[in-house]
Amino acid sequence: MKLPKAYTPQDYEDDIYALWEKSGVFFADPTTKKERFTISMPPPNETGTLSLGHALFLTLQDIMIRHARQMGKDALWVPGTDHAALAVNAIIEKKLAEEGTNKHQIGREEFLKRTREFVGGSRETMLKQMRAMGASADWSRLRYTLDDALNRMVNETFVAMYNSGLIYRGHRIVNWDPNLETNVSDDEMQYVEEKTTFYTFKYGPFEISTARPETKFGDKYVVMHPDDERYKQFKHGDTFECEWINGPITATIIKDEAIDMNFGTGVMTITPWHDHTDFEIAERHGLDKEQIIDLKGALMPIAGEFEGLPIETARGRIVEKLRKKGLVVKEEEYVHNVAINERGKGKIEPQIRLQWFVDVNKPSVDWKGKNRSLKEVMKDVITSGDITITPKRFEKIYFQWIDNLRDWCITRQIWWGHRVPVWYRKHVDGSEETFVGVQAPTDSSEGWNEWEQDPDTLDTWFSSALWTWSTLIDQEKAADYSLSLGEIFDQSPDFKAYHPTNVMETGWDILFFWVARMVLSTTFMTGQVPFKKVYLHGMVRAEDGKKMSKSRPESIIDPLEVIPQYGTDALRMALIWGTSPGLDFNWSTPKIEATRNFANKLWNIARYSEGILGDQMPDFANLKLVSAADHWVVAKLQKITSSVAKDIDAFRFSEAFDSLYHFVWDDVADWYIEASKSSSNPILLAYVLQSILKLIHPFAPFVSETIWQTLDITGDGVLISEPWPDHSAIKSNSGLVDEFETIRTIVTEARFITSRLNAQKCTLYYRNAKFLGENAELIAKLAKLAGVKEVESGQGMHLTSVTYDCWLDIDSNTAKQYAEKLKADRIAKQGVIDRLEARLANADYIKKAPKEMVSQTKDQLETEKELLAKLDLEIGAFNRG
RNA sequence: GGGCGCUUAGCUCAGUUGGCUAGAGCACCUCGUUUACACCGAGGGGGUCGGGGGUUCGAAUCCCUCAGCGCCCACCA
Repeated sequence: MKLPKAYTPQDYEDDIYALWEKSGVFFADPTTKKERFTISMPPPNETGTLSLGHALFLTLQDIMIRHARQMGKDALWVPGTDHAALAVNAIIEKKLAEEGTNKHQIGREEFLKRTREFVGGSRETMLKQMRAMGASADWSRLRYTLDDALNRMVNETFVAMYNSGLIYRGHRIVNWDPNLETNVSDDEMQYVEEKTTFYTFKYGPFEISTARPETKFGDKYVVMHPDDERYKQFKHGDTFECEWINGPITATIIKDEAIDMNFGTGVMTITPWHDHTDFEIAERHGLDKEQIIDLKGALMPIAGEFEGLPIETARGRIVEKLRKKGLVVKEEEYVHNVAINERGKGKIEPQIRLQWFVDVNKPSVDWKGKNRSLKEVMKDVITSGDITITPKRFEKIYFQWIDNLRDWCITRQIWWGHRVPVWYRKHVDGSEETFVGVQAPTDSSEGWNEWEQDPDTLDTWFSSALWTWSTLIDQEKAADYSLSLGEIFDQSPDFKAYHPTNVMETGWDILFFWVARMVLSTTFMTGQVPFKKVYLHGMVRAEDGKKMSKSRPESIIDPLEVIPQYGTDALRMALIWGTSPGLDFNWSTPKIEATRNFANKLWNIARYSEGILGDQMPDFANLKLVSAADHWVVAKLQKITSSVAKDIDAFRFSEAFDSLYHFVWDDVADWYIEASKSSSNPILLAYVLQSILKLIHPFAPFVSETIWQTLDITGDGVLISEPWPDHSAIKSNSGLVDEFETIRTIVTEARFITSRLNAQKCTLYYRNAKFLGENAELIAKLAKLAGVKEVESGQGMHLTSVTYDCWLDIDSNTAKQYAEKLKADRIAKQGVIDRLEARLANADYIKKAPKEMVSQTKDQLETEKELLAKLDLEIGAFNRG
């Protein structure tokens, strides 16, 4: 025996992976005429190690890619990693803080050097882990978001959008994180509940309420709804004098519909520099805006005596001052949401900053011959069916997000990332010049200072948004700046062959961050959609159903610990079995134990086959179906081969695996192999084994390939490049299939009698049915497991139980018990028949139900009636006895 | 405030467009050392599919409603 008793994954996995890499099957070939199948791997952030979430997407995508290869397609899976600007930046800043230093002390160059060292280490680890998961990606096309070619594409995109008027620079309110000293996008914010005091102050003739007294220094506008009857005597634009924090001020009345009349007093003062709503009100009415809080979160000189204080410290003191002035009307407890930065967890203080934005409403995109806005294009690709999302309900969520979408602020003040391709210079006369270009300007003229590049970097998602095509650009062509972008597209074989990609497989949590942004940038730049189908998987939660979180290290399951213990295949199967698209699911130890056992089951089916076949490569030209079992197993095999392919195509991975699991275990191992122990058909056994290995390969690549490589009875070459099985040349006889089904029923019944009713060793008799005689040995073998001694023609001498045309020679006590069981069966059977008859007696059913349905019901009724008659025969036999 | 999801066996969950007596894994009970496997084999128990109403010949599946749990978006002066 070449196969040891149990499958020990760690002894084979590395070698098997190396074999695949060496065989070259991972490589796609743009010159073939084959149908293409392309997946762009979502590039993991280079922040350390792979998580279970990464393991999940690697598994799903690898299943699709391996299956596409089996279907004869030219399958390309483009792997890569992401520089993850903000996430990595937060890690490095934390490390610096632990060393007692910060980025300003070490400077930009040193900071970037350290960052590169960190991500370099991360990348090596993560690429190794991806291979450990069995990912059959085309490593010759490995990409990194900061590659030179990708960087050029980022710049090309920025410049093209700028030239179309889609990118603009402006003073706008942004979500400022005073900790990391950068702004973050709307989508990167997180809200947490906070209990705080809600103050009501006297403000001239009004009462205003706030949870943020520290922002109120500059408030000189008081706003109310134009329809508010309580304040109708006040006119828009009226002014009044009143006492405020640092002395008397002049306030102006503003009427605006943004005010909720039912909240508080229906009156508020505004702080346009530090609040989104207030900013919009101020923009509408052309009001002054004043900065109160600096970029580190401390009060500005306008705060007078409070200047320089962090806001938390200032708040109490300001209230105290107002109290002394008699301006505090009310203080109440109140719970509100506070915005924090998802990375780094710093509290967000909105600030007005000079930033670069992508305009999502300006109609400047040529799409399907019409001039449209980015928002319109993003909607059109879904409504017109260019892109479908699975599960479908996320299409609705996608639309909702687009409806709420504001201009995308793409600049960040961190150092790690793509630099904004904009340069500025000043003239000695004070005038200024801006240059936006793919490459730095080189000219210098009299009177002008040197060009200086914008210090900001771009949002990570700005480069990720280009991923499906920037990775397919020919790297050398991209380095040639004499070529235009259009020429580069034309001269990039991969781009022409593989774009748009077929499937974007990712988590629902980055539908907005990434999927929507890919649509936005890719349609604009290439005129193509980035992908045709989107499949969204759920999040893997901890075993207790809660989120895996760094704050609860015990909740985190590390794939690198799971793999040596259970094997990669077991992990892969456990991640997809019993899960639904878009739905979160819990990690489950019992489940991975089950999938590990399943891998071992495959192994032992192979071991059994090896024992039967020895080391002779079977001659498949002589494949013949002999026994009823042969016909039966082939029929099952044919059915599942087509259903699994359909399931994979339709993203029903769990169903595909589940049906394979039961086919392999229940049908093949428990019935066919057991049957083959009485009369074996070695060539067919080898055929079935080969087929199973091919069918299961996308799900369990390592164990299937290990068996393929170890046994001489499978084949030369690598399983990974074997085509999906085609059984159309084999014809199974449905009569024989039915015979085997009958045998299964007889055996099951005999087992029930001997096991449940605890009968002693007994004899099974048969008559009439010739095939039972032909299969006597088989039945004896299968039923022997349950204590049947022998199978003979004729009739027993003693009390006999009957299964159709089979008698089991059993003692009277067992027979009595069995008679009870038969009576119960009869009642149940009668119930079924009653229901079917009632259905057929229903005129509406006959009239309205589909014809096939009705005739099916009639057939079924007939079958059930036959079965009932047989039951009656059996019961009658007992009565005679 | 707007929206989405979940509720099916003791536990964790499948159930494609409404259509056989609603399934799986684990757990549980009984038996079993049969020349692939105890990471095993045979048999068994266990659910009126969250409640209520409706549509339909027919509902776990579609609609309405209520309840509990979870999530997203917006607002939060």
